[in-house]
Amino acid sequence: MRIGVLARAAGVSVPTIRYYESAGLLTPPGRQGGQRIYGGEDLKALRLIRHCRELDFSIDETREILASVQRRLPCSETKTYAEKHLGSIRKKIAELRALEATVAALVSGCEATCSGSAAPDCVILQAGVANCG
Amino acid sequence: MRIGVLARAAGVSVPTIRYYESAGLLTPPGRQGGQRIYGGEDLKALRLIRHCRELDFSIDETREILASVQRRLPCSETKTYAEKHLGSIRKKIAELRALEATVAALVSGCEATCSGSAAPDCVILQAGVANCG
DNA sequence: GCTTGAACCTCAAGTGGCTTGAGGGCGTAG
DNA sequence: CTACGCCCTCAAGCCACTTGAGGTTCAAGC
Repeated sequence: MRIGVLARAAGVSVPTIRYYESAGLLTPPGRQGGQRIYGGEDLKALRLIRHCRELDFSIDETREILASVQRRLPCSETKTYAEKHLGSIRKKIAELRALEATVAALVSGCEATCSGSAAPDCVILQAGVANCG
Repeated sequence: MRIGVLARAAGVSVPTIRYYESAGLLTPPGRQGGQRIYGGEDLKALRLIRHCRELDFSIDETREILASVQRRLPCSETKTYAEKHLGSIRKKIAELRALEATVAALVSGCEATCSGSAAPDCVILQAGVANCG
């Protein structure tokens, strides 16, 4: 299987596969006339990589997951990565919700303060540089 | 005011200020003996930049907001940026919540399937390469 | 006047996870 | 033998900075 076939089979671009190889996720395959030739195991590994990446694991985390799979460690270890990852997802959600509240308050505050009159302070630009109206 | 004083006054690092200048957010100040000398307006501008960045506006958005402030446009235009930004924040929250649900389901599915027995398929590694137990 | 040390300068490279582009080699069909 | 598609490597670009190297300027103490 040449790299283009592998790419289509896994739904990734060709440069992405070469990038994964350079990043140490895919082991360098054999070559024929300088061209990479892949087997079924490579496709399995690539699909697992895509699975991890779609779950938003980082490249480093994905490499660790791959390593533990290849060392045939019990999945309890992989579950630990997933749990840690879940924690960081939840943290990011909390941050974004706080940000959402802040920006929403600015928008509605601007509407209340500035609409219809030449209000001196627009809450959006608390630096005090804004010219409201 | 030299760059270090400005940095402390605005709560940013010195290289960040030089980066903002190179990115076209801060106008290049005058120099004395090759060193940048800032005034009060620069501090105001830098504080507005930090305000925008803390609200997670991109550099490009921040540059547009600064420009509209400096052209003394009504804040209704700035409010438009904020509303657009609010939309993208909410979209990202929705994506992360979907991701959270997926990863949480994987973790609890692994607990249900794999704990105590040598389960053949761990849901976390759907590629089928996992060795559960 | 001299020395020290902090603060300043420019330029380059690193971060993450790829994508895009330049410039050339290989394989196969007509 | 030519044309075309696929492949190769290497370098740069994205974002918003941070870090580091190597050199200059400023302010204070002696």
